Amino acid sequence: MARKKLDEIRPEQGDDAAARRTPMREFSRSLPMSLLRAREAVMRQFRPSLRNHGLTEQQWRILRALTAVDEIEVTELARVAFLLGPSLSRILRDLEGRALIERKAAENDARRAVVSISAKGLKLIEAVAPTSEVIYAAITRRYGARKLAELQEMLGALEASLAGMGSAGDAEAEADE
Amino acid sequence: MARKKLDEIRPEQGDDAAARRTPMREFSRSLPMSLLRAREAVMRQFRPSLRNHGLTEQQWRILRALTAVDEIEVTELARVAFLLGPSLSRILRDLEGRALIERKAAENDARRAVVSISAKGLKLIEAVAPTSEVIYAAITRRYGARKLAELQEMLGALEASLAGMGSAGDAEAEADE
DNA sequence: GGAAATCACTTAACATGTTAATCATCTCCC
DNA sequence: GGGAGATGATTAACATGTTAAGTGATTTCC
Repeated sequence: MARKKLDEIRPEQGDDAAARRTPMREFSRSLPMSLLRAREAVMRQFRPSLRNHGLTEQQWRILRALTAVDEIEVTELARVAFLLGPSLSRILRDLEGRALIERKAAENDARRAVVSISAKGLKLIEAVAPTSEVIYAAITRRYGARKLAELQEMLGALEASLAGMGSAGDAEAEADE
Repeated sequence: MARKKLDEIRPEQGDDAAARRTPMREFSRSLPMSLLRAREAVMRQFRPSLRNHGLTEQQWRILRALTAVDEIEVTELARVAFLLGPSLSRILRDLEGRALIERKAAENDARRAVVSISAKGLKLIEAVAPTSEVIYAAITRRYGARKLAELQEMLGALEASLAGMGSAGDAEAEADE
């Protein structure tokens, strides 16, 4: 049930004019590309503001996540901020160096680290948040609040649909299920 | 017209139990996070197969784009594969080293470079494509073809909505319009 | 027709994504 | 209570994202 054949992917090879007229139509419509472009269109709105405050997108995600809790373990923070462990480790080192967060060992388990936002970090968040809210409101107004809610629901459903789909690379996998 | 106040973002600070019970609900529902998670859920399906063939996601995007045209200039390739110039430069260097693509100077303009996929590159594509199509088909089946088309249309509309929204960082911008 | 501005591409520098390996703890179980 | 295995976090190594600077080649325009 292949969606299309390679012959369709590369039509009219050798015909320069025709190939130049329709560059990558099917490819541009793939789901990963659609998601990538949509996200980039959104983030392009936020990045300049964050940059003005010396924050990257991921650093902002972490600080933003920390404002919602009193303290949180690193693994749990990675989950809610949707970052991989190694990325989070590096960013936490940087944020700790800038005194935007604080870190301490967990009480009952020396392996676990507990992170919290500092007063300085909270102050920074409070400086950035108003602009972010204005941008978010502008996006909502342009796209439509109802449509935005519907989109987010469909995105969530997509995530849920794929939740139990175990990769199945090429010849490996399904060896332990 | 701020969507919410900081007080709402960080409710019940100091109440560990409550904070732990609802970790970052609002934050997880932000549009950028929804798009990021959805895309990751999709790509997680494809990455193992690509990896088995020694390709990263971006390398695959480039080769995939090249199969649709006879040859293409670097800037146009960056546009269709949705990569920034510097990333593309590095990847092309690597792909050329692996003899998966070929590069030559444009006829009328020595600044421009023209790229095309090699026979070896085409062979690789033909080896990967079947698995990718199977995965894509599985995603379509799980999520629903109609729903998938609707989602892509909404993503395109979001992109279009934000097309003419000129950043407006904090205090700069709108200086040259 | 030549200096200045522009353009296409590349390099540089730093931050993150991604997988594998390492390190220190902790748990389990004998 | 001690060793094998599991777990939480970090480090390593490589690839890409992101912005700025650099390098030739080309166009503009006086």
